[in-house]
Amino acid sequence: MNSPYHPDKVEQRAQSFWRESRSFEVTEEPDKEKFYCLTMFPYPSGKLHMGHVRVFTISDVIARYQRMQGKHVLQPMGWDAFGMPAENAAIQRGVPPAQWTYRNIQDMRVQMQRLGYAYDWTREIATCRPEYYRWEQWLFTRMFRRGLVYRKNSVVNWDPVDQTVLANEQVIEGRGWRSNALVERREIPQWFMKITAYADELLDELDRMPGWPEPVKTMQRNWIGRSEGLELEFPVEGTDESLEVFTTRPDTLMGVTYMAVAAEHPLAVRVAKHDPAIAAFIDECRKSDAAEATLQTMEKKGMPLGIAAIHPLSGEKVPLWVANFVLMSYGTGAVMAVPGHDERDWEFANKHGLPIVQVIAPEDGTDIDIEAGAFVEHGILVNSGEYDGLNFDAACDAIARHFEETGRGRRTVNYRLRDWGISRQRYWGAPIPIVYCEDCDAVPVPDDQLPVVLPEDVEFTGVGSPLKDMPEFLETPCPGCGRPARRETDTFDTFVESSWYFARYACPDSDRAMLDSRAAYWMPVDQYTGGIEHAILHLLYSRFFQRVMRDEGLSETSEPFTNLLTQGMVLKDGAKMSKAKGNTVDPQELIEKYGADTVRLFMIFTAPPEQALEWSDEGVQGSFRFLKRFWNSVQMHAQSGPAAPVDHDSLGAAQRDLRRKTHQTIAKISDDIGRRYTFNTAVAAAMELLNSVNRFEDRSAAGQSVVQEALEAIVLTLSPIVPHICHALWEALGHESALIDEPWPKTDDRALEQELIEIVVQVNGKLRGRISVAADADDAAVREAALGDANVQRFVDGRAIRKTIVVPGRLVNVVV
RNA sequence: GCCGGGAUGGCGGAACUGGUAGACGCGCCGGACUCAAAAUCCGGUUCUGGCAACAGAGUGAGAGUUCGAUUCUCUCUCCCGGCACCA
Repeated sequence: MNSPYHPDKVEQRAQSFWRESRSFEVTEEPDKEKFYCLTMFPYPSGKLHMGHVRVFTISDVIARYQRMQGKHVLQPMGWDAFGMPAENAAIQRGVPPAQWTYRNIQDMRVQMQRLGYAYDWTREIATCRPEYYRWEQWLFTRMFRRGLVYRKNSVVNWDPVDQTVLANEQVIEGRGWRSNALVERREIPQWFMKITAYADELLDELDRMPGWPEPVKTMQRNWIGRSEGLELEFPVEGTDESLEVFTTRPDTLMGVTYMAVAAEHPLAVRVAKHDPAIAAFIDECRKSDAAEATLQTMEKKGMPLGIAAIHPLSGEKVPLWVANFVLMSYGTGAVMAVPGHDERDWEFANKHGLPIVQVIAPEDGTDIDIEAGAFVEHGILVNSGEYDGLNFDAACDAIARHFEETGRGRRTVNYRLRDWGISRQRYWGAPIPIVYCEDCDAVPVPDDQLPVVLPEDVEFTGVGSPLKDMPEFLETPCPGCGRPARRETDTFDTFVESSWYFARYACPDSDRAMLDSRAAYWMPVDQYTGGIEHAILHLLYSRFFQRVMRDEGLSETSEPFTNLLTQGMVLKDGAKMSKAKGNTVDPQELIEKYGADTVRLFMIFTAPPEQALEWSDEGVQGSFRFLKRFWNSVQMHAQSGPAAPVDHDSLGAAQRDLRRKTHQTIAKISDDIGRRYTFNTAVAAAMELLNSVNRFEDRSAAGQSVVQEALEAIVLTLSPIVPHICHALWEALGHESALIDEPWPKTDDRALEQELIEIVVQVNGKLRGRISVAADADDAAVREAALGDANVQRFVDGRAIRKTIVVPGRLVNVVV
């Protein structure tokens, strides 16, 4: 009697089995080869979305595959639980952020469990719990001692109406999202972590990370942006001050015709005091948000400051401008402008009638018209006095030597990478463990007073941090001198929590240390999977934190993630699925209708993991149909009772063909999952094999044996992707032991042997025929067979054969 | 603006190392089953011409390298991601 496919029953049974046998709970076993498989943990937004389902499924496939390879697999799950959405929910619905967050975690955990992921739930982490953030507060105080954190002024988006700091996301076309007021840039004191101290190491190590995708490494290299150049001083006319600038093109120095400083630069601020026009311009420059994309796409504006710098080589006066495209936070807040050889400088000079001078000529001696556009390539120096005739390297060297000798400049290395500002003027985050004392200044909270616990029972209005109105939080004796002092009310950037959680999964219950010896067993993460949108920030911060933990003696690992898989977005109608865009599809409905396996299969089959996946409702039904067909085929086969093991030597031709297909499929799926990470083609191969089985009508005992072998291969190889149905079908195929502990199937070389192969014949690169030849035929025999083909002869037709290319086992190309 | 990625039938995708373009699936068309429909099963399906055999065209656009290019090089267009306070 065939039972129809009921996914909910099948899935509940499999999940109860895994739960009762604690299949996915692991402890350290030093004699076993470990495999740490990790997914970027989710923000508990309320419900799972398709992006979650995709990344979790991809990771689960890898975890289950590695388990079948005999590895001791850890796959944990947790919650990146601090962040803005909880505050927004609090404002909109009056629920305290903590309550909202914990409820979301509960809901999402239930949804995840319904999807059957192989997680060790005993290691679950939520970053908003004091037991967790206690240790990042602790690490922060260590970094404070080592000089790796410091305080300085830096720019935020200021909403002048709501009197609050806005995230870049909360600025819509230059206006506050709620007040609609024009956003201003404002400088406030904030805490920074010295990621630049690790810039060289973070950069150099990228060359030794073969398990990371090349594009991600390139993006990180460019983000760090190491550049060698010259730092030099331009004296300011009529003062004893000088303006420091950095350039990667010292060879163009004689082409400097003006200089520009940022609106926040002290020199500009000073001029503004007695020049209302400049003051107005600076005010104007501040009316913008702080995002780099905004600043770089803004119309380039500037005003002359009416003072000049002295060119350090020529002694000539160079006018000083204040400009909106120079950033105070990057470099020295001042730049030298060479309009002849820099496109941005050229456009600005052209617009404001500033002189454009050619000082570099093309090496091949061609003439260029510097008035028509900047010449930005390297070349030979001209109009540069004693440096004329030198090439790029020689000129840079000679000019650098001149500055080093005069002491007015030095060769230096500059980074695009800036230190990490970790202060947030928000409530729902981990408190920065600092106490401000009038006498002792900023004092880190001592170990025995950690954690600084964030009060969870608050009324959150959205106007400022509620911590500022809580004397019981604010007021505390100074840890240094004991006199009354006040706590820092800013909280950590939520990227801080996500920069070390991967190590904490190894020892989530450790209350004596941030990490213990268990971390040494599990770290580094063998396979990390997450969105490509995290290619720079999260991954770079994590690499930085891992090194800080290493240097603190907590770990011997430098690189946290050995292999990285960046999965593409889930798109609908060409746009990323997101709540903000309102184009989400709820996974829950689909799971209820078709089951977890169908949703998992669809996610895996529809696109390769790294590519964007375009959502389609119809595709889900196709996945469901396949599972039904799979189910029915196994049930039908199992009806006729147990099949004997295959006896290869006694098989007929058709039986051998199916058996060959089985073993080709095992080989292909092993390669697709284990090496190529193209899980979609693995599914396609399994579908092909099932199609072959369904067309195979041989009911003899030997036929049944071959079918049994084929169906077992499909069950085993698809089990990482659709584990529930495979759990049930393995039983149906007559096995008493559970599928979850089965090893990955092996190919039988004898089954793969083939006597005749098909060769494609081309004439002048165009397909003209197919021939069947012996698998071991030599080139001459293949060539002869190719020329004997009737259609090939028609196209050769007596013309002279210029050459014949034979690609063994593939094709013959006859060139006439 | 800068950095990274992408573009292949009506649709999602496949073609792994330069060697049969379109595997597998969706959709559509035709057929079987059915009183009928759904479900299921079988067959067809890049476009153009042809009853067919077959021929011509074809992988965002344009050029180049090669016996041979979806694959390599150059130029361009459009789309996606990131740009340091969304996570």
